[in-house]
Amino acid sequence: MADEITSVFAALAHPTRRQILQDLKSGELAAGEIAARFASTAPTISRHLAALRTAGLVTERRDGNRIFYSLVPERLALSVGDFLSAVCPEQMVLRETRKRVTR
Amino acid sequence: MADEITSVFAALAHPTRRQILQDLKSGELAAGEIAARFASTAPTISRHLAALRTAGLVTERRDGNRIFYSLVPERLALSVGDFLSAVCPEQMVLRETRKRVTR
DNA sequence: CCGGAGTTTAGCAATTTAGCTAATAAGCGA
DNA sequence: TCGCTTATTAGCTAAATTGCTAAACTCCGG
Repeated sequence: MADEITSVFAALAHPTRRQILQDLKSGELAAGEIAARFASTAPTISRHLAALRTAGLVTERRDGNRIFYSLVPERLALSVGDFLSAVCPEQMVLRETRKRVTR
Repeated sequence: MADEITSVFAALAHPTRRQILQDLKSGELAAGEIAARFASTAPTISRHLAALRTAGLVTERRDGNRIFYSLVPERLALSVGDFLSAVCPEQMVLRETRKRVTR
């Protein structure tokens, strides 16, 4: 098994998977709704969703026929944020955050 | 060519490359000094360094025989931080940062 | 119970990645 | 220039990733 943080960054290394996360920011979506936003086939998107689930970046909820996926933002913020803080000078992480917040 | 942000996350998806970045936090290191810290061979580490350089996460400086590598923390903070802010709620990014700084 | 909608799993081909060893390049001191 | 040190590139193999199509599975309405 790849270690936890590795699975997170590996999941983020694909444009489609990053876009899925962004799409989920505004709320849960069914697998089919997600797939409809991309040119890839449903099975391909299903695999991307599995990668995100394995990384702990999304959770799934079954509702009858459909499976709704939701973002797990803490997972992203904690793992990525921790690494960022472990490598970048503290004030740089701070400055980046402030720039975003105050604009 | 993979787009910029993809190359960054792909570079971060390998434990050795993440460790290299952490090692460079305290200052520049020659390729050989870096390689000595890992069990892998020098050519393997050289390839990891090339991946980091392609992603813009490190720069190299030649000094005679040796090639010194340095961290480019802005690159990491900006690309990763931007994505984090694009996906996570703002207050979550802030809270994570504050937790790190105040502990 | 049948059929269709929604998803995932299986199986396959093409590409990329990661590691090694061997070979090459480049700098420097004697 | 020779030889040693430092580092990268070449060439190979094994394994992982990504995409597709086809098949399977689940749920529900009629």
